Amino acid sequence: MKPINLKKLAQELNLSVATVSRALNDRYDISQPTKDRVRALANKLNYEPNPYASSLRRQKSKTIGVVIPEVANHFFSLAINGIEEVARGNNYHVLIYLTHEDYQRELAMARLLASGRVDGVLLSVASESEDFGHLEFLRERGIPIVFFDRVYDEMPTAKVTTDDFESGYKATEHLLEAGCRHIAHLTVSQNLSIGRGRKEGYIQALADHNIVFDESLVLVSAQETKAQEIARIQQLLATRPEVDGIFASVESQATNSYEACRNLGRSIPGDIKIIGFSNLEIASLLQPALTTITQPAYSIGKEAAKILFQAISKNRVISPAQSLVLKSELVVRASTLGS
Amino acid sequence: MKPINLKKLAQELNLSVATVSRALNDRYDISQPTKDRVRALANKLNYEPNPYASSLRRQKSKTIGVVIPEVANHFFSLAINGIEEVARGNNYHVLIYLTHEDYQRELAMARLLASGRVDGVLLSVASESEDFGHLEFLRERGIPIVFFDRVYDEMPTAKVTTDDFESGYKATEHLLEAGCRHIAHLTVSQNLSIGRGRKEGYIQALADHNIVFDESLVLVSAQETKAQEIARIQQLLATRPEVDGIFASVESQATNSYEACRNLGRSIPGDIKIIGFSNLEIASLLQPALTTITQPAYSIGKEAAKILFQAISKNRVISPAQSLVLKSELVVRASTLGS
DNA sequence: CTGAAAGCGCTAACAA
DNA sequence: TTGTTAGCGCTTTCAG
Repeated sequence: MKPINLKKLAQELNLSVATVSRALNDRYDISQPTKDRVRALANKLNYEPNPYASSLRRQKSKTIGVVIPEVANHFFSLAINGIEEVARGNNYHVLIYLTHEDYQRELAMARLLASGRVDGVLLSVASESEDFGHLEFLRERGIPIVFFDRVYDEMPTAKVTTDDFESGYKATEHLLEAGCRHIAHLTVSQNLSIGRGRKEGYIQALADHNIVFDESLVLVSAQETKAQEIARIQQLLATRPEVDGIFASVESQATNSYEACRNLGRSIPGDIKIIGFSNLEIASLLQPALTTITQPAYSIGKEAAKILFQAISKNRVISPAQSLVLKSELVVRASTLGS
Repeated sequence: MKPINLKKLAQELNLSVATVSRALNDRYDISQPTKDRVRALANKLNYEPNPYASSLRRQKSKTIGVVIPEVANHFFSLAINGIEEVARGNNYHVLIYLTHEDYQRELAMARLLASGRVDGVLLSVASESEDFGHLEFLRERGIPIVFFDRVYDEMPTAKVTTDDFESGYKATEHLLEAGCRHIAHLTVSQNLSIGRGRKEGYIQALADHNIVFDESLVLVSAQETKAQEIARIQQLLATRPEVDGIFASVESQATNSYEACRNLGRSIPGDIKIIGFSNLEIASLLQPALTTITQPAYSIGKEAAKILFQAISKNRVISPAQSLVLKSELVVRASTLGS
């Protein structure tokens, strides 16, 4: 019932606490017989060292924090998978924090993490965040940060992202080649690097195909309910009947577009072609199968974590030069079938 | 750069460390002016208390552990959402551990959690687990556990589940009423309560409709790759051409069945009707729309966490009587359209 | 090779 | 109302 500690082991073995500690940590200056004796008893009694005592003493928490907007989302849950994998490999623990895209929460979490609770942070910024003082603060406190996917560009640390501009370009070009001439762009907050990058790719592709960019065809997600988001898409489609293509910058907007089209009786890909950033495993089972730009979410999490652990273990500051840009993949399916 | 601690605050204010600590904890025996002075400086210097020192002293970690099979799964990510919500409301932190359905990992994690790292655990057991000594061990160490969805029945603690038997019954009955006579049941390890419960519901429904239960129509998932799972389903369908309905006990098996049917050229719901346990938001966008049994995943997480925090805050042992059985919902869509 | 002692940062008795 | 002291469980000098 009561947790067992070094003192108890030491008493039982007629050794000092220090020796027991060293034996369990496999220090060179302890004799093999003693180590064996200590380990045997520790095993027998199922001794588990108190992590907080150890953290306090060593000034190392063996824990990282992961701050993400949400978890009920394929991209982030795959990323967590990658992160957890690396963390476990390093005998680290993972604290998870969800901002729900709320700047205030992100700020509060950053403060909490500045206390020594974690040895490092992996973060994907909330769409509401415009000020980043809280993240600077974390850094000033000596907590290494690696950003993934949604980054705060100005901070001189590593960022693991995907080729947003190129992907936005490719997606748009794909629609153009499929015959679209009036492409709506559903995007996220332009505070976010991913939102900006993808949109710029979209604009550039239009320009390269001599299509005038029309700002009124850009719909920025407003963090509303699903029903509201769908309603906004329907409104856009209703007022702009010439729209023949939709480029959705995030997964939910692609599926919301499906619903909007269905509600309006527009056929996909006949009337409107749709492409979306998505990590949905079952994109191919949709009606019709959804053409996607798929990000290597698992790898993003994994690589970001690797960079962080390198910094933690070597006790070195992270350089922006360690940043990684992974490639997203265009997977063509029925929703953009050429006319 | 260097973390600031109570000592530094105390020096700066010409107070004792104890007084500063009490002021920050808003103790009644500190004068208002002192409290104000202390808080002002703490704010100015962005003081954050060292959580591990505090944990060590108070023997409370303000942290819970969540152990689940995987996160890239709608059910679990929604549950985490609910858990995180409640944890944040209680000013608690959430450590996350993924077993990947591996018993060895679950065992290792249980050991780690027995060290005082967490004040309580929320757990959904791995399908491989047959022995539960590691969980008993946790409990013996005084760590309260609440199970959710996949429970270890024998342990006298609270469990938050859904009405698996009834849902399995309803799902099967729905297929029978749609005209199916040869219903395959794709399920998970029968070590799992959810696997057993749903299957028993299936068997009972068959019996009540005078259909002989045929064990060879039951396919137990073997934790393989997606391609392998699909292949196994195809094999079943090929060798048993009379199968006209599939009841999938977990989400992945439903979508895998779609792929299997597509590969074999079987039409849904014409040749084969499919119903599946699923928390897919976009079940209605599938081709054809998937009839589902949908579990209240978010609520499950939330309620399980609530029970845990009640126990933690009142320092009371959790009683099995606090268990909750939530209702799943049958949502009829095109994949089971009557013939 | 092992032990004694100090101390990580905080909180809680006990004094004053 | 505040200070002094001890100690949570562990690691790490420093001695021997």
